[in-house]
Amino acid sequence: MAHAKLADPQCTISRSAALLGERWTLLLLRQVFLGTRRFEDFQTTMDISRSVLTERLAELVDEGVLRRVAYKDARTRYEYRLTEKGRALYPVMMALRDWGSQWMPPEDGPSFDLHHRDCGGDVRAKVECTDCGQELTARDVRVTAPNRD
Amino acid sequence: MAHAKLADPQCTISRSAALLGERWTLLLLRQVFLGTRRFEDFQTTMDISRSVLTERLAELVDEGVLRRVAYKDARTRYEYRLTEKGRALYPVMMALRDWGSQWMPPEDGPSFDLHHRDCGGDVRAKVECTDCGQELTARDVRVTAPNRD
DNA sequence: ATAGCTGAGTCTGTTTTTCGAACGCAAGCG
DNA sequence: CGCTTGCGTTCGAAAAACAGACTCAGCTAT
Repeated sequence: MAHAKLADPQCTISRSAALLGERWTLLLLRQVFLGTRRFEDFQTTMDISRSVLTERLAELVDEGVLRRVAYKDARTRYEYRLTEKGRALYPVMMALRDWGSQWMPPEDGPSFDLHHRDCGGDVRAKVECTDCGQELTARDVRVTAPNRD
Repeated sequence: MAHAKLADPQCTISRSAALLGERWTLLLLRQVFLGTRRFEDFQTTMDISRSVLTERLAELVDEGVLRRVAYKDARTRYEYRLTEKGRALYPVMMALRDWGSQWMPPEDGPSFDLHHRDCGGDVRAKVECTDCGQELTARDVRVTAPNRD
């Protein structure tokens, strides 16, 4: 990676943020979660330069977030799909979406809706306590030195 | 903003991702959530160049994520604090942390722990259905054209 | 009173990234 | 055989990030 110093190698948020906080990466992931898989489609829908797209896709494959899978359309080509690690980013994307729709809503309403397949309900990201189940804000949480057992 | 094309102005994820996906912005926010508030402290703990730090802070103030508050230490200076909009990013940060600690764990363990102040339990970000309360993954969710009522 | 310190920036010249647009290439198609 | 398609690579130009010196105003120790 170019800017080695970007991430405090000890901090989890920092390391993730350094990967996802590169220009285009979050946008790229949004597209993947919406179903885009092919180079050409990323390039045209996001209007990203081809060289940077190549680079970002390679980084994400490298990090194990995407994998390059062969498909056949006339001849064999490759497309990009989420790995399990990639799919695990779903809460991040949903949290981002919730925040955006509440705090920076687009003038003409959202460009798509999300619903629970089974019951049709709305989808929401939240932070909760695994013990008592209460929903938490930053103020309910204490930061401590790590407990090294 | 320099690269106007970065964000599809209709898509909520896209708009949020364009703001948070700028280099340093996520890292900066991590610091803020950990309690950093002053220019000098951001600069030394993150090792970011002063000019870019100035720019990013201004952007975040501009977007209403941070606010610039006077404080007195010998003479009047300013520090940066989260607004309500900024605090609302907590689920994003927690989702990021959860993902990072599961999928890109630092070799020597996390650099801090988080616990629910009241009961001491662990903190976790999740996606759920507001109707039935079920925890959801990408596969449980359907993307549809927006319902314009 | 004066020289030095501090915190929050600004300025400048250099290095990295990103950009747009053209080019490469290998199959399949008409 | 030349055209199209999909996935890249290459290249010079433009934008962003970089390190580090400089500014500025008021406080503080001499």
